[in-house]
Amino acid sequence: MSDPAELLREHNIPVTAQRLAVMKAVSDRPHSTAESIAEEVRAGIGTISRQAVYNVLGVLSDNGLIRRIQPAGLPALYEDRVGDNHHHLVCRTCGKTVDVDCAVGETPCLTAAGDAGYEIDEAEVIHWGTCPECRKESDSKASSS
Amino acid sequence: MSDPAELLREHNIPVTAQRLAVMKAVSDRPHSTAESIAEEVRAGIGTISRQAVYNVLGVLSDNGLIRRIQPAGLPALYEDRVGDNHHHLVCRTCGKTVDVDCAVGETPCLTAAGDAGYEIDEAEVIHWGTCPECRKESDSKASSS
DNA sequence: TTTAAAAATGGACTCTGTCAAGTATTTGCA
DNA sequence: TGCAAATACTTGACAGAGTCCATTTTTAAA
Repeated sequence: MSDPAELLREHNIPVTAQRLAVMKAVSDRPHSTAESIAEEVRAGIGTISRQAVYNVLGVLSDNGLIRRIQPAGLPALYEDRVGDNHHHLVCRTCGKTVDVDCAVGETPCLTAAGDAGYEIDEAEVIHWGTCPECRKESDSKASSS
Repeated sequence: MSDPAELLREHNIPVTAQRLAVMKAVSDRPHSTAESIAEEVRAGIGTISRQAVYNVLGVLSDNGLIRRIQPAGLPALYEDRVGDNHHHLVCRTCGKTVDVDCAVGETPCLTAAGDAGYEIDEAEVIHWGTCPECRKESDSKASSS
C-alpha cells in the first residue's frame, strides 16, 4: 500500500523508473521545486529530462498522489502530504515553506460569502511572513545601520 | 484625499505622468495584469515602458496603495481595493477573478496553528472554481460527447 | 535656473514552464 | 518468451512573465 510501485498500479499508471524516482524525491524533500526534484532524481537514477519531471509531477498531482502549491512569485512546490487540508507558511525573504494547520477548523474558509455563481472546488490558504533565520538577518542589518 | 496626485505626495512618492496613469488604469480595471495595465496606460498617455509599469506597480504596492495578487499559474493581478482583507475567487478555466468576502469573519484564517517561529503578516486566501460561463461551456461539451 | 536625486527607457537576459517530433519502455496478449 | 500497440521519455526549440543594467529624461529642491 505504501509501496510506490503499488500505488501507481492502483491508479493504473504504468510504472517507470522516472516515476518512482520522482515520487521518492518528493517524499524525501517536501516543498521542492521541479528543478530541485530533477537534481535529486539525477543523483539517484543518473538522468532525467526536464520534460519528464513535469510530466510525472503532472500525472501524480492529477491522480492526487502529490499536491502542487504555487506561492506568488515562486516556482511551484510539490509535496507528499495529501488529503488533510493543511496550509502553508512561506517566508517572503527566502521562500522557505512549512506546513501549518489552520486554527479555524477542518475546512477553513472553504465557504466564501457569495460565490458569484462560481462552483468552488478548493480553497488555498497561504500565510506570508518572515522565517526565524531571515528575521535574525534583518534585525542585525537594521541594528548595524 | 482621493486625488491620485495627492495620494502620492502623502507617501512622499514623486508625481509622474506614468504613475498617475498606472493608478488610473488599476482603478478602472481591477484584477488586471501588468501587461493589460500597460496597454491601458498607452491608450491614455501614449507610451510607457514595461519596466516603468513594473516599477510603478512595485512602488504602489510597497506603499499599500494597491494590492498584488498572484494566482497559481497566472500572471500577477493588481487591484485598487486595499485594507479590507477580502479574498479572491479564480476560475480554473479562464482565469477570471472576482472579489469575495470570507464567511468566517473579519480576519479569516489569519491565525495559523503554530507559527513555526515565523512572523506572519498576511494570509492570502484563493478560492478555486469554475465561473458561470465556463460551467456552461463544459456542460454543453459534456452533453454533446 | 541650476543641479542632484529619482524615474523612465530600451534592450538583453533569466527563469519556469510548454510544445512537438522522434526514440525508447512498458504492458497485455499470443 | 516474444511481439505489437500504447504509453513514456528525450531533445531542442519556444513562449510568457518578470528582472537587470546602462543611459537618458524628468522631478523637485536650492
